[in-house]
Amino acid sequence: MRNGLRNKGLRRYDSPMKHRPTVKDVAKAVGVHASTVSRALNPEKRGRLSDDLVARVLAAAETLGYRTNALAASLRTRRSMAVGVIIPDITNPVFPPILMGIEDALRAQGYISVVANTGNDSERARIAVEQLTARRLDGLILATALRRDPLVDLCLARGMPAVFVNRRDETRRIPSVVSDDEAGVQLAIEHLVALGHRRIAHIAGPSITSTGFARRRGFEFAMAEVDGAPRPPLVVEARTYGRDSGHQAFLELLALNPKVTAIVTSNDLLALGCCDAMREARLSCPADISITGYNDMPLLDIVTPPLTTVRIQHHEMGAEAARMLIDIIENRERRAAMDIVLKPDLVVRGSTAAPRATPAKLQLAEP
Amino acid sequence: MRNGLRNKGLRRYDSPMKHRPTVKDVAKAVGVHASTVSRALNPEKRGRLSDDLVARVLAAAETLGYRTNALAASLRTRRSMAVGVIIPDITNPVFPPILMGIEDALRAQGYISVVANTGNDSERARIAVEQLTARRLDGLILATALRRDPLVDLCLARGMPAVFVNRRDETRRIPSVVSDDEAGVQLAIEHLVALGHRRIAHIAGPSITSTGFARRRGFEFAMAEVDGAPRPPLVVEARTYGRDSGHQAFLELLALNPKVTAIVTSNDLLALGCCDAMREARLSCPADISITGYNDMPLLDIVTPPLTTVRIQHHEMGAEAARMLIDIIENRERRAAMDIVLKPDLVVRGSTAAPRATPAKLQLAEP
DNA sequence: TTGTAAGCGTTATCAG
DNA sequence: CTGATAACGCTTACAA
Repeated sequence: MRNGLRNKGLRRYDSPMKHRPTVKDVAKAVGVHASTVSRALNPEKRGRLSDDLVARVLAAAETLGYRTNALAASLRTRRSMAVGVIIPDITNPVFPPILMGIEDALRAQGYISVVANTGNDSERARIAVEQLTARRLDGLILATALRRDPLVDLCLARGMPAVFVNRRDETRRIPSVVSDDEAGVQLAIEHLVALGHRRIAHIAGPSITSTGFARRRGFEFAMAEVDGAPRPPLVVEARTYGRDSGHQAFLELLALNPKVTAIVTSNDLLALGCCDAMREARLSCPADISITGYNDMPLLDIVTPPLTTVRIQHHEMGAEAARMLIDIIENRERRAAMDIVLKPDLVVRGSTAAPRATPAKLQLAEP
Repeated sequence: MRNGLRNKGLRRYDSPMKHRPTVKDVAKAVGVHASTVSRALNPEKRGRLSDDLVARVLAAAETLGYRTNALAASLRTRRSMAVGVIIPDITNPVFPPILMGIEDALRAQGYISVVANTGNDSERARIAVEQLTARRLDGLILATALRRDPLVDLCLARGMPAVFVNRRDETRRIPSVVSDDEAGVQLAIEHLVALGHRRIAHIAGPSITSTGFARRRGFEFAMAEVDGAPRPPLVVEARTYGRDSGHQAFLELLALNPKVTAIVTSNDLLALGCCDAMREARLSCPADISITGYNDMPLLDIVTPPLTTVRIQHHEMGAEAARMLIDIIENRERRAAMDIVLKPDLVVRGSTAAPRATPAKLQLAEP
């Protein structure tokens, strides 16, 4: 992809494309030089021009329908006032609110965002970084979730300002804004323990993702403090963050230890997958097994059962990341912390309850 | 917003920004002229160069880490190989799959997308069009849902190629890719009629949106054919497409006519809002009233009750729109139709059933 | 206060 | 086949 712009060769689009007026046109109309027009149009340096001239330029620009060509301006100033956002999968309901937060914060400072989906494909992620770099964006916000990511080296090599959102770079070379995953899992565990659960298991997200890894670590860490908890801690890792994977992981977990009374999952979809599996096995949630999710995605309040989950501050996370990136781009004194960690909340709904006095028979129904 | 690029003035970012190698650098390294490098890098016109030279240029570019500056190339060629996508609310689960379809189709042809959220704010939509135009994107895909939209005039005035997705311009000046909303509503009605329903009502989306309007028209049209249906047709318009609005509209509808046995809604969230209201009123869905949604958003299979809904081809819709736009941009012979209409499907789940023999008492529970 | 001239990096055009 | 030149539209030292 050295030459994305000409991949498909040059296409004719010399159709009725109107001549867009340029500074020169405006200059001619007013009878001044183009550079004067440029100055008059720039609020920052309008000051040194006569008010009358400025007014005339503005008027002429208006009537001609002049719009500045951002391409040319960026080429000259080396600033595009645009930042790229790299997202694994916009279809995953975690990301839209983060994106909104990013956009809101960017807009407040006059920036726009260019988002690229990578479909969880690291090659596409690489291409996205290359493309956005080629377009000379001012910085990048990375929401991809890998724990070790070659994108870090790429950004560093290209001298591209970057910030992680919803994940942390393990090599700590790029600042990040994350939610406290250890704390979130701990909230879920405390809740379950208070209800009387001890045989609590974890269905972890893929360990290559930073969230999957952190939440699992949080689980193991917190469970070490729980008296009467299984040793070693019961953990099954799901292949992906999808509902199917949750379903499958649930079956594996039950095969491993049929006596669990509660499951803390790494993600709402995994939790819903567990519920699917329980329905098939004619088990009841929460009567037989309590389940917690993670993220508090939309509609969890009306699924059956309504899912107890950990809510994270998606919008705020995105907004903070954007502000941090702009600080870096504009060389403002960087905030004290290289990383911002937001606090999660527990949302208690119907999928958690006290365990049965007598453990249920946890046998799968005949197929 | 005449000068988006300098809104906040010029910022210093002359920090350790590496010198990015240019064609000149490569040219110097190889000992040829910059224009030769440009040609060697362009697969289209590489042909006329000696293989040896091309190889040397490629090698030099590689070792220097040359990346073409897309800004400069776009300025010169007047083609950015990027198209803008304007979306009302990325948080609405209808849009991510459409966006995926768009991105997939664009990528297949070497284009990238720049998406802008407008938050259902027409002023922000206008600004978005201006900004994307300023950046000289090659075209626009509009997913905003208004029936009469000043954006149309704006695009036309700016000579910006544009296509609508999921909506149609009433003035028919811009091509569109939509799902057949009349047919979709008809599917829902046929299903309900087959179950034995006659007193079928409609909760319409906002009539300023093209989808809300079309589905309502479809409802009125199809109900006119149903013997024993209420005359005039029972319709309540929701303020927005949100769950709250569905809740509220349900109450209005019941006040209007307490004997309805089925409700066709214009959108899944409206349907879920109806379910919320029914739960509060201790009414049972589908026993007391059957409900259908529209769009088949994720998780509808596990909400209570699982929602019968109309599925539309989101991904395909986006992909078609992107292909159509590229056809226009590249002046290919335009497809025969200015509009593409995709067929929806009915997905039958648990929220629809035969009406009770005796109509339920549809009184709201005491507050 | 305004004009001049140069340059951002690329590519089209015209020579040779 | 390759080189020189100019131009895309804008901004900004530097001059006046």
